[in-house]
Amino acid sequence: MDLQTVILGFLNDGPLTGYELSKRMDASVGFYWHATHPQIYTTLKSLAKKGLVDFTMEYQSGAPNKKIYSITDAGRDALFRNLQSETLKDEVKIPLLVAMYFGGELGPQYWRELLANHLDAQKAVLEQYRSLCESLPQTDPDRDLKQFLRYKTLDFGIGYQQFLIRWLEDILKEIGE
Amino acid sequence: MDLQTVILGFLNDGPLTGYELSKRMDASVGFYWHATHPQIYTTLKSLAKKGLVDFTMEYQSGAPNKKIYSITDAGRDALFRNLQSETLKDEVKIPLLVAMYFGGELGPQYWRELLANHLDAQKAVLEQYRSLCESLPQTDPDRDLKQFLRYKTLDFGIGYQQFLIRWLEDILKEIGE
DNA sequence: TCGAGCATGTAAATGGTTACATGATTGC
DNA sequence: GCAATCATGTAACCATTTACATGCTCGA
Repeated sequence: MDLQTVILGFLNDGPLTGYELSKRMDASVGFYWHATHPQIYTTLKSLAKKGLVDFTMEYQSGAPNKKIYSITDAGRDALFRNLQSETLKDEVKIPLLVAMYFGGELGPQYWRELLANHLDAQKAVLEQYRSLCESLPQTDPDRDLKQFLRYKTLDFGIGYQQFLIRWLEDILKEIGE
Repeated sequence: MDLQTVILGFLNDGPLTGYELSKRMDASVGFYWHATHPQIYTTLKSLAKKGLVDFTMEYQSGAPNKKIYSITDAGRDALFRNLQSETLKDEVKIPLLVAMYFGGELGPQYWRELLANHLDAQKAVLEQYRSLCESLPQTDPDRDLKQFLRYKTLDFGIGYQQFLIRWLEDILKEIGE
C-alpha cells in the first residue's frame, strides 16, 4: 500500500484537484495515512506519467488555475489490484511511548504534567471524530457495504481514542494526579 | 523524536552491539517504533561521528567481530534533551483501514475472509505481548517509576490489541461471519 | 550439508519533510 | 493592511527500505 493507491482511491469517487485531495485526506483517511501537499502533487505527477490518472486545466481569471485530476480505466485496475495484494503491515511511530520507555529518570512530576496535557489533547481529538461521525450516515452492511466500511474506519478512530484516554487516565490515577 | 534518540535510550541502559540493539528493539519498542538493521548501523555510525556514542572492538577468533557501542556523557545529555523537547506527533499508517475505506466494491465475501484472517493474526500478536508481559516485573510508580512506565508501554500494546480484536469481531458479526 | 542464527556493513532507490516561491481573494 | 484560504509547484535534505555482500558456528 502506498500513497498512489490512496490517491487513486479518492479519485475513484470523482475528479479532484491536488488541493481538494489534500483537504479531503486530512479530514478522513488522514488519521491513519497522512500525506503533505508536496507529496500529493509529486505523486499526482507520476501517476499521470504512468497513465493511471489524467487531468484537465480549468483557467480561472482572477483566481489561481486548477488542475482537475480524474482516474483512468488503467488507474481503476491498478487501484483494485493494489487494494487486494496488500501485505497489510502497519507502520506506527508513537513518540510518547518511546519517551515513556526511556524517560523514567525525568521524574513523576514531569510525567504527571506531560500525560495530563496529552490527555486533554486526546479528548479534543475524540470530540473532533465524534462530530465527523454525526455527519456520516450509518448504514447496514447488506444495504451499502461501502458506506458501512467507511463508517467503521471512523468508528475505529473513535474506539482508539477512547482506549487511549482510558489508558492515560489509569496511569494518571496510579502516579497520583 | 528520531531513531538517534531511540538508540541513545537503549545504550543508556548499557553497552550493546548493533545486532543486539536491533534484536532488543524488535522485542520491545519495536512495536511502536520500528527500525531495520541497515538503518541502525548507519545511525550508530553518525552518532559516533557526533561523539554521542563510542565503541570498542571485540575481536573474536572463529566468530564475527563485535563493535560494542556505549553512550557518552554528551550522548546522555542529548538523550534527555530530545526526550523532553518532543512535539509528540504520532505517525500512523494502517493499510487495512485504507483498504476498507476504498475497497467496498470488493464485496462482502472478500471482507469476511480478509477480516477473519486479520483477526487470527491479531490474536497471535496479543498472545505474544501477553507472554512478554509475564516476564516483566510490574512495580508501583513510587518504588520504580522507570519500570512502571516501561510496563505501561507494554500494557498499551496489550490494550490496543484487545481493542482491535473486539472491533474486528464486531464487524464480522455485522457482515455475517 | 543445509538452514538458522550471529555479526557486520554498503548501495541504490524510494518515500517523506521542510523550506522556498508565487499570487489572487475575502473578511477583519 | 494583515491573516487566512485557495491553488500550484520545486528543491534540498533527511529517513527508510530493499537488495547486495560476506563469513563464521552450531545443531539437525
